[in-house]
Amino acid sequence: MQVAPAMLEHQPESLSALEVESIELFIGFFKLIGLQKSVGEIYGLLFVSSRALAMDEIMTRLGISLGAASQGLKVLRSVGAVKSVYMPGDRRDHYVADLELSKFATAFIQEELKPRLDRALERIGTMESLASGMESGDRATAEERLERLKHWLERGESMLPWLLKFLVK
Amino acid sequence: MQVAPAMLEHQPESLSALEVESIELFIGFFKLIGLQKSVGEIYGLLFVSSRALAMDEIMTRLGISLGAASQGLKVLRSVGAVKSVYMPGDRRDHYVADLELSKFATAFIQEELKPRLDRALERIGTMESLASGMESGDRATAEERLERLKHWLERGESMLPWLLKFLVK
DNA sequence: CTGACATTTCATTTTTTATTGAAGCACTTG
DNA sequence: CAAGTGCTTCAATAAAAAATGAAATGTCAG
Repeated sequence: MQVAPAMLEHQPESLSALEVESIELFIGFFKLIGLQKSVGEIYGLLFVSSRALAMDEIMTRLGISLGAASQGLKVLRSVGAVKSVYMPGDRRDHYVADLELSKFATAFIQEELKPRLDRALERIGTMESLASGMESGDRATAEERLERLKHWLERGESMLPWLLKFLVK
Repeated sequence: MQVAPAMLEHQPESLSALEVESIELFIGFFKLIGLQKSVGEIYGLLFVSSRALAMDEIMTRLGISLGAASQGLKVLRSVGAVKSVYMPGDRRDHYVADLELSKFATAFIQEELKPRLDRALERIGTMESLASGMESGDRATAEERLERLKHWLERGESMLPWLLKFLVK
């Protein structure tokens, strides 16, 4: 009895228990900072790999598509989570995980959190103008609340540099 | 020429510019901590409202469904972002925004971040066992990386109490 | 107890987001 | 320079998440 070829096509080697754990760990971790499943999968696989892997190996081991692998690696490169290493005699790029975990957190804070806080503070400016044209009862309520929100956001913003320093150190 | 009744059915009153800004602000903010759009909408509306609103008012003003309003308020109550106030002579519950903004951050840290870190540290334990049964080259690589990851996660975990204190104060 | 109203729940539908894979580009090599 | 290989892009598709609204449940007033 033969195994149907289709069953082997995309997963000729299955993943080890260690790899599965690593992948699941990073899927969860990355989802938290807004990165998709396939990105976590790729990093998880590379994290426990003792050698650099080419894109097509990543694709085949994980059973994901060419596009997902390419885009996932693009994202990982862009946040510095992965780097490519030169392999003599092989035209393919080979990737290794960058172990500086703090990079993800840093990228998240600088590219997600900070811009959002800035945008929110901008909006509060707009809202303060809008509130100033309201009738006195509603105006007082709005102004008090906006003031509060502003203080809190500014406090959050002031914490970011400290947080970054803590994470990077 | 008549305006089709269907067009008015769900938005008899439109939102003020202030309300729109507030709603957009909180949609963005809440999405960051994993809460859906309708939850942000409701909180945004309540945040700039000078009086308590009943669920059907929220529904109508925002043009969202009964189910979304009910579930959104449930989420907001569960994180303490909203509380209901008693309105004499009205059977409906009326809601006001809780202005203690730190509550959301606290809920997020304690209900999302902390459990995830704990789960990740558990997984590392599993992975360490798995690695110990590998051949020496791969084992050394895996063990070094796991150690690193563990340190980083423990460091993150150790920061949480400080972060909570900072946010709540 | 009954009817009316308020709210919750949840199967269905809609919307949003992620994935796929084929087309095309860029490089390399013979 | 032609054929092959590796990679990227993106329109189409699939999967996941959120919203809808009707039915079930709960609650109150008379």
